[in-house]
Amino acid sequence: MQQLVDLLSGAACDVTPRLLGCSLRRTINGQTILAKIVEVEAYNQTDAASHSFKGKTTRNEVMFGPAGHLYVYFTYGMHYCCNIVTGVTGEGSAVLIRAVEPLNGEDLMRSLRPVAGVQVSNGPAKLCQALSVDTSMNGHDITQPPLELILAPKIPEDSIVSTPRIGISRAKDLLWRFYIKDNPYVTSVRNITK
DNA sequence: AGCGGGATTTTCT
DNA sequence: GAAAATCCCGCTT
Repeated sequence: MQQLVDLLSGAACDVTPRLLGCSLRRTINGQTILAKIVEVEAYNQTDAASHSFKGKTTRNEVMFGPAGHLYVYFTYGMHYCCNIVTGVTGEGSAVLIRAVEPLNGEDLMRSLRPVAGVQVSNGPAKLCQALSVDTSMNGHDITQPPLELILAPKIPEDSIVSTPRIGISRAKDLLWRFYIKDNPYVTSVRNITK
């Protein structure tokens, strides 16, 4: 597990693509969900689009803590988004998990978020609903149940795509959104119900 | 298939 | 009091 913390302690823009292909293991009432991370975005303190840009507040204080913890925030009046804190203590950086692919426990995910096809988990607020993540998980240590990050071997460079981030108005020139090429669960503008 | 607007509440100015 | 790291629905093309 120290390996995991070492990895996450690097700069957000370096750590972020390494999380692609890793998995989240969520345990709910003795049932387990395993979901592969397929899309992520990097945020750090020198970034005008980041919650941590203007310094520490009660909302974002977890971002300034040690790597390997969860930063969950509520937005748009109805949505939760889930981040993994990176970098060293005091730095204020994190990785936003934007999309995951169900590997195990897909039935449970669909009972938490009853929709068809890829829409169970192809967006940051969607996967939070499908994994039952809310602000009560804010600050959770992701080396411990009921939500753990499982490390995976580095995936090939040529299957990683980088683009500008989504849903922000500042620092649009940074290519800090990364996703796994051709994965169906990656965020799309509009989804086909199939 | 694409665009536009409403929902709804926490947080910060 | 305004904006927000979003999603969903309905109308138009």
